[in-house]
Amino acid sequence: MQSSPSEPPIGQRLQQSFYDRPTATVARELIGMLLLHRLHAVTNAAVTNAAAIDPDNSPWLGGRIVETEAYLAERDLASHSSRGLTPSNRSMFQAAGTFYVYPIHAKHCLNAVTEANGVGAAVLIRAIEPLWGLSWMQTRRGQQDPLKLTRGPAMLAQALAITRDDDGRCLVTDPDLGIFSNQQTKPPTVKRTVRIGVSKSKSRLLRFVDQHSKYLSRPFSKRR
DNA sequence: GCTTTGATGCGCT
DNA sequence: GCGCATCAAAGCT
Repeated sequence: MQSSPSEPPIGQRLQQSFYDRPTATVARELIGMLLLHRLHAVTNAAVTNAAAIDPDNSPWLGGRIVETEAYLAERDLASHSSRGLTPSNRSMFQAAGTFYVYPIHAKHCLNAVTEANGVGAAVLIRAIEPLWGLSWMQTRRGQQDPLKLTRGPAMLAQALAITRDDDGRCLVTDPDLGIFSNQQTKPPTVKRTVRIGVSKSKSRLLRFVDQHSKYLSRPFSKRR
């Protein structure tokens, strides 16, 4: 039943050429796309109750991206790449379409690497509208309210069962992880604001939101 | 080795 | 709206 996601209609998987463009452009265009992760009963250690999963019925978890932030390669002190390549941020310097997962405040954040190999830029996915695997995500989050399931980067990582072990996977080729175009919904109204929780380069308008989504980590406001 | 910081979220007021 | 638990990384010493 759930071995392949069915709603809303999934379009094409985003290819490397989508990610290999200016980071703010990628961040803006990711709004409305579909992020999906398939749990594996045997291989995914993040599943707390692996025995309960039918291997022939691996659930897809995910939904529609409603909030992103761009972290640039140059003149962006909030970006992890601003201090150069280190062992912990190496994924951010890999090819466009690489999945960069890093720990912060004892939690995790999910990014899609952008631009050319070695540059060091990425888009943080901050929130989605949960659509697939709702009951799995509710269990993982210990939270029934769909509005509080994936509303923020750390909540999203917990709901989708993504950990640092998933750092470095490829969003373009991994059969169980990717971002897909959304063929059905009308294009969202995208607004830009300042990024959340950053203390450096804080005035730059590099956060992108679907203005009318109920699933944002913070509502859009006209104040910058 | 030690200290500070941080792309957070929750609970309480 | 504010305080704070929590911990990995980085930068000192």
